[in-house]
This record gives sequence, C-alpha cells and structure tokens, in this order.
Amino acid sequence: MLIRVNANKSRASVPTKLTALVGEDSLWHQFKYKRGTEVFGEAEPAAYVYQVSEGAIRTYKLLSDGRRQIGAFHLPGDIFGLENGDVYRFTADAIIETTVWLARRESVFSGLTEISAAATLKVVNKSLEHVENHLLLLGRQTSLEKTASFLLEMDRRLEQPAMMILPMSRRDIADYLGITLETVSRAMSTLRDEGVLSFVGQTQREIILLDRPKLAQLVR
Amino acid sequence: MLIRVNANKSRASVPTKLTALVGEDSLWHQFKYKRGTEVFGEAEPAAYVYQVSEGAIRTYKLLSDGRRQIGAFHLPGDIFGLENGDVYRFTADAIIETTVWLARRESVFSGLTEISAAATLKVVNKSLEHVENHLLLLGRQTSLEKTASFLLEMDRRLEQPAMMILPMSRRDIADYLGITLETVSRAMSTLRDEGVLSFVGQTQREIILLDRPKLAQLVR
DNA sequence: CGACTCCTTGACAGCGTTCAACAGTAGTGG
DNA sequence: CCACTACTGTTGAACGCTGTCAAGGAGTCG
Repeated sequence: MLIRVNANKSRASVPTKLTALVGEDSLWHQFKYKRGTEVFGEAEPAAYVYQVSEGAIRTYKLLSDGRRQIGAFHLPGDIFGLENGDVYRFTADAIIETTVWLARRESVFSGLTEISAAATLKVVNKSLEHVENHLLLLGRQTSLEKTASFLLEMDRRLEQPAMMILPMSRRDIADYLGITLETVSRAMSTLRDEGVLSFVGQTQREIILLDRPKLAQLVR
Repeated sequence: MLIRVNANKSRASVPTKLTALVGEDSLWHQFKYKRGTEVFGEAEPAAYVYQVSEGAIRTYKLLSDGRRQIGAFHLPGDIFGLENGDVYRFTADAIIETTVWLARRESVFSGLTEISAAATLKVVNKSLEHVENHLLLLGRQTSLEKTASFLLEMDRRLEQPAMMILPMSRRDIADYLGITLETVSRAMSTLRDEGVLSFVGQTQREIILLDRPKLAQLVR
C-alpha cells in the first residue's frame, strides 16, 4: 500500500509562480532560514517577494503587550511578502528550517505588463480570499469549530495525506485561531476522543484524520 | 463656530475612483437602494463594481445557523464589489437608503492597461490592508478595545467630525467586531461613564468623542 | 395610536482563559 | 552517547469576560 506523507515535495524544484510574477529572466535567489529566525519584520521596507521551497513560514501582527495574531501559514509553493505598499504589513519568520526563493520587489512592480498584472492580482486576490474567510472564523466560530477548520485547511493544503505532519506548535495554532494553546489542546483531545482523528506516536504533531465528513460537519 | 457634521458630502458629485478604474469614457449608472435591501449576494456572479455615493453599505458572510460576520462598512467614496474571481465573496446590502454608482465588471478587467492595473491593485490592496488589521482585532482584542477601535476607525473615515452620526445599529457593530450587541452597548456605556464620549439627544447613534487620546490608548 | 425596532441594563450561565502541575520530547553540550 | 535543560503538550481547577435571557424605555413609522 502506498502512503503519501505531506505531498508537495515535487514543487520544490522550480519556483513556478514566482517566475510568472517577475518574468522568466529575472534574478532570483535561494535562502535558508533556521527555525525561529525572522524573514522580515512588520513596517520594514518591502524589498523582496518570497516563495516557500521547503519548510513553513508564519506571518503575524503583534500588539504592544505581546498578543499575537498569525494571519497565515505559508507552505511549500506559497508566495508571501507581496506588498503593494512599500513596507511589509506582517512580520514573517520560519517555523522550522525553511528554504525560500526570493526576487526583488521592483522586478514585479516596475514592469507591470498586462500579463504580470493579472498574475499579481491573482496572487493578491488569493490571500484576500483567505483572510476574508479567516474573519468569519475569528469572529463567529467556537473553539472546536476553529480547530476543525484549521485541520481541514491543513489537510486540504497538504493534499490530504494519509498522515498529516504539522510543522507548527499548539501556540502557533492558537495564535492563528485567536484562542489559547490550552484550548487548542483540549479541542484536539475532544476530536481524538470522538474518533475524528488519532495521533501517531507520542509527538502530537503527526495526525491521521479518521473522519473527514464529521470534521466538515463541525464547521458549518 | 463652524461645526462639520459627517463630511465627505462633496465627493458625491463625481465617481472619482471608479472612473480611474474603468476609464473616463466607460458607462456607469446610478442606483438607489432602500434601507435593508440587498445589493448583491455571496456566490452570485460578480457583474458590477460599485462606489458609494450617499449612504452606507455593509458586506458580510453568514454561517448556516445565521451567525454573521461583517467584513466592512462602505461609506461615501468607497469602492466595493471589486472581485478578481467571477463571483462575489460577500453579501452586500444597504444599511440606510443608499445611492451608488456602478460599472460593469468587464470594463475593469477586460482592458487591463498598465495604469488601470495599478489602480485596481491599489483598491484591492487597500481592502487587503483593512481586513488584515481586522484579523488582529477579531482574534486578539477585548470587547472594550474592539469598540474603541471601531469608534476610532469611524472617526477617521468620517474625517473627525464634531459629531459622529453612525448609520449602523448596535447589532451591525457587534457583527463587525465579533461580539454581541449587548456587549457593544455595555462598552459604549463604559466609555460614556469614563468621559471618553457622550451621546447627543436620545438616539445613541449621534456621538461626540471627548477624549480621542484616551480612546487611542485603549487600543494599543 | 399601536406595533415594531432599537438600545440599555440586570441577573445569571458558560465558554474560554488563567494558573498550575506534570509528563514526554527535543535540543544542547560535555 | 548520555545527561541536562528547555520546550512542548496535556490536563485539572478556578476565575472572569462575554453570551444568553429577560425586562423595560425610547424612538419610528404606517
């Protein structure tokens, strides 16, 4: 029996979408970030546009007292840091060791051809759609619904692997869902007790979804 | 003494931004919606792009059990319904009697020149920035902070009038902030008791901000 | 004038937070 | 490779912010 574990590895060889944005002949580089290191900070000049090759990135905003809201997780293939303004509106850092491609931002916005404009709009629009859905989740869903939504999102984006390996901690998930890490933990335990999912080994980050329909039902 | 009450009336004569998007010579029309009527529904084909002339629009998503999350309020001068996909992702309806300009969506996306692409990106980017900030509010702020943020946003967008006239109900505000109308009401009363604001007359929708610095302090 | 909507306020319940203890894991350095 | 330490995650107990339910007043509109 074939078991697919966190697909998307194949995308790692070519920066597909980034190339569409900046043009085939533009300069782009690779860079590797250690776990926990910052890629760029909120309000810094937006010099580069990034695409994840391997690993995972979180983008977030902070309140002055340290409260954090994660806006998105970026997985292999995802573009992030594409700002129309001249500064980044989020801080971005590596959740685990992460490799990215990067291209200078000017190479996107300087020569806005009809084609690249459409490509840029498409990328911006996708993040707009994601964040709009996230509004409904943050404002109007319970902690169990939020956790179920999160699992379904990860499941979908990892292309429904037999086993899901989460790169982020319970605290990251909590700050993404607007709840505390304890509440995430309790929701996960509830879902496990109800037979919706099971943990592999003792790590608690390797998850098998046993009942996707039931999970989907929790969301609506 | 001059008292400016909800400025922006001047913008009502020309659809400034819309014209930049669709071109000077494009066809656009005016339309008037009665209080509470729907402009377009979520998942409907995105046929038109709108700009508010007079009144106020709310855009929102619904859960199957009726829970509602308002994504934005659109005031005179604001563009809404500009979707890159082919369907609307929100429902939009008129909070009060509202006049809008509208232009066919194709007139924006069919002839994507370098100039109109930049204009479109600018509009999309503005709504992206707004919704990103709203994530932090919904996920990580208390009800008092949310209410203070709301008041400051309205104050800013109405250009800091001496007296602020809110077009939306407590329920609308609640669904915008991800809390209940009772909690909004209590927060407003608290702010009144603390001398941050006062109500004019008995209507509770006409508000004078007495202490903007204190209000701003509550948010950070 | 009557019915309806909107808003405030009070009482109480409950979901999620806070604080704490503990176990298991992973990272670090000898 | 092992020991040490920090990190991560779970679970319990108590608290408190916000939601729920209810009552009542004021404004609005036909």
